[in-house]
Amino acid sequence: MPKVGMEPVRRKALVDAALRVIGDHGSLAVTMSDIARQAGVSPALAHHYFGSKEHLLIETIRSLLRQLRSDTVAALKAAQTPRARLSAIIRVNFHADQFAPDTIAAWLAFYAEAQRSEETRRFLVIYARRLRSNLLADLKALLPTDAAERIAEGAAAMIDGLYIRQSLKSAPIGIEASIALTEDYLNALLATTSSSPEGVKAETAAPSSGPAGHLLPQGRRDDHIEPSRDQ
Amino acid sequence: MPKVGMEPVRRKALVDAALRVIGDHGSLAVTMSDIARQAGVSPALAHHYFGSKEHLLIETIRSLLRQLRSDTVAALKAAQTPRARLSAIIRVNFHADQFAPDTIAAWLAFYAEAQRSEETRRFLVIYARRLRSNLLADLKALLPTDAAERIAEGAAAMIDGLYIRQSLKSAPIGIEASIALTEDYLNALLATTSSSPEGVKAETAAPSSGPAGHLLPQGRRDDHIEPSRDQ
DNA sequence: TTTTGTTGATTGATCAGTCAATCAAAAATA
DNA sequence: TATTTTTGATTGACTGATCAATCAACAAAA
Repeated sequence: MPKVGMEPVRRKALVDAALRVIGDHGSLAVTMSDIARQAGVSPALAHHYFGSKEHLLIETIRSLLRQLRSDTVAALKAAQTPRARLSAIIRVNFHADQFAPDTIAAWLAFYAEAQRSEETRRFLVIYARRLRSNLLADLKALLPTDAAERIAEGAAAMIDGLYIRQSLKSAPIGIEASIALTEDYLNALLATTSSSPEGVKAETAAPSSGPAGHLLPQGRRDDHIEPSRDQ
Repeated sequence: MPKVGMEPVRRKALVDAALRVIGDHGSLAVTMSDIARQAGVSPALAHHYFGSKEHLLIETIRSLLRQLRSDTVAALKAAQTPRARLSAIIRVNFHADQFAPDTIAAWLAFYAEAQRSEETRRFLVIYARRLRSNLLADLKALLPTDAAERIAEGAAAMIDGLYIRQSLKSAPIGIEASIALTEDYLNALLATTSSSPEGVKAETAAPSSGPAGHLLPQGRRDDHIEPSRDQ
């Protein structure tokens, strides 16, 4: 069996195994032995190729992000109008692969890990920015910038929230319902916002401090997905 | 120093210490020694009172939930109209205590833990249901049931999403901005939904499968907060 | 003297990471 | 072509550290 050129094969097998084991176990507290066993190799080999458990985990989250990114690129290519692109972005994030229990569990585990690992956090920040930025780009074609920023933030939050709620399997919101909820949000805010450009009038009971635009961060480095940027 | 009646004091000190250490460390992978040290006692004492690490952790999440619940009860008591109650619910969830970095980190850690621990999951499901149910009760006073259900689900998701995004400290959305975003969502959907009771018309590019109402779970046990129910 | 609170010391298990050794393919040499 | 050498792939066995959990013992109140 020992042939030359095994390295890329093993690396991929180990990363895939890690994702699987993490998703299955629902936590990053899995052993190198578990991962190696799942990949059908010895624990020592995993260390040989990745140096440490942390490195293997980092590679695993990179692969998760890479997958999401390439799905997004593909989906955006197919859509023509800004509105259609918004729908495409939403749909990709709830695509079956992303919504698989294992994948959700893995994302969640990485979110938790981000509290400790600076590097993990960096990757998730890239994801969060990218999602917001992609939404923003198309919203700007439909709305004034400040409204677009607000709605991009809201839609991104709703997507993440539906995702995390799904992880509990408490509110069995399915893929289609999640998509529909997010679409409804967009539709409603596009409607009310374009009809009264000042933002939604807050005849609210609570002091809503008006449109939230001015509270949002500005001039943040744009991480828009028009191809070619880090993996 | 050894006096009688220490038990409740020590229990509270240990639970508080656990929350603190978990939030600080950003993970449940903290040692009993860490917790005990933070509480100023020996690790053996923590075992003495809680039997196991798992029990201590369960008590910790219970305390988190109890706190949120009592805040909610208080906030609801003050609000009069349904619309004001909705704002109160939103505000409580983004109350300063909840939004403290430590607390956010702790919640996130428990979400991850819920993938493995059935008991932890149960508690978080209670939280998720309660949030949705509280929103729903007041929305029903303003909208048809199916629309109310949809919007309750959406608002709950947005709250959770803003929360998790906050955990990354990437999109520095503050408390006020988070509240404003959620209020905007409610305002927009209340506006569009009451004007066209069929739900938001989906002249969407993507097949939004119409209003999501029928996809949402029905007849789920209501966990409404009108006082007296489990802790 | 019984009860309650408290701890130091210890145990047993689990793991990440290391290392020396093995094996087989490929490359170099005769 | 036959051989030796080098190199990459792979593992079993081991180490050192960490930790949850236990227990026997002691101290102060009742």
